[in-house]
Amino acid sequence: MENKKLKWPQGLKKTETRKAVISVLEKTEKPLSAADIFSEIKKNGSNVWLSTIYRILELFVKKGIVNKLSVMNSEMAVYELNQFKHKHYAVCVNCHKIIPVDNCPMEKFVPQIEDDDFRIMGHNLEIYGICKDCAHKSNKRS
Amino acid sequence: MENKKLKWPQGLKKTETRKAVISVLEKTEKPLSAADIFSEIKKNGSNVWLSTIYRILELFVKKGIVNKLSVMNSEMAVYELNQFKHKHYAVCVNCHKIIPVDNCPMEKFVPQIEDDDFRIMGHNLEIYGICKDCAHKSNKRS
DNA sequence: ATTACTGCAAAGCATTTGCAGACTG
DNA sequence: CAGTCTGCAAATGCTTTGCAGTAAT
Repeated sequence: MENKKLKWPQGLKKTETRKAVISVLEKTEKPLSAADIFSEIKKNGSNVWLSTIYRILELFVKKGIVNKLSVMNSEMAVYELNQFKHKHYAVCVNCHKIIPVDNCPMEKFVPQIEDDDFRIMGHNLEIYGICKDCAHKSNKRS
Repeated sequence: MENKKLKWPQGLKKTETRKAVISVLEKTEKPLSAADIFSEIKKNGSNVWLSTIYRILELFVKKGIVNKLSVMNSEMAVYELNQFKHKHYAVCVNCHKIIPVDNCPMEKFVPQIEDDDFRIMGHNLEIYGICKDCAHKSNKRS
């Protein structure tokens, strides 16, 4: 519904490819790899190069408008817009599908590390298991 | 204190290198990368090759005696013995030090994904922040 | 006009794979 | 002895980097 407008980071030129990267990330509900974004942009006929996507993503991460995540069982890093919403993902160990989880177990959690020892800035949680589709497939002995 | 004896997986030959990998993993309290394990074993004068370490680790993961984790901000995967103890890690965003955390926020947590949608098998939590050493360093304006 | 950006090519680095000889059971 | 392992080399795949031309401000 409400399409929150992203503030363009100061000092960054507004090029076609950069706008395209943001646009792709705005349209997806799950994190995408550089290659995903690359092929999505190529669909529109643009002459983009993968290294450019990597450079743009790296820059966006540095500017804080994109988060870089590494998902287990996957060699490729994935990226998402930093919506400043707290989010976690469930990952299917079979098909590697990524499913967003909205509530967070850390909200009321105080880890047993003292403030003196470690100043906690954030966390990263990943739930793994079998998604509905894969569960069904393995039930039917085909 | 109690040095729990690891049951050797059936069907796997007990070679020097494999025993050395287990031994290195038994001696450490934090997850190690393949390269870490490799150089640790080389110290003892063995003529090992990195690809062998990777092959052994992959095998151990498949047999369930080793866990493979990917830690953010690090390109290299790390490995730990599967002690069947529930464990998480805090990672310093500055020096990348890894600190074990013993309690777990997931114990009493029920995520908002139904059993029908996703059968949860486990999870992976990573806390990030600044460790004591790095906090002290940045306080002193040197 | 300046300087940042990108197409493109090539390098870099962790990890994987192929093969033949070595070792375990 | 047979089949599994490993040393070794080379390949693979994601990501980074260098450079010169192009585009944004």
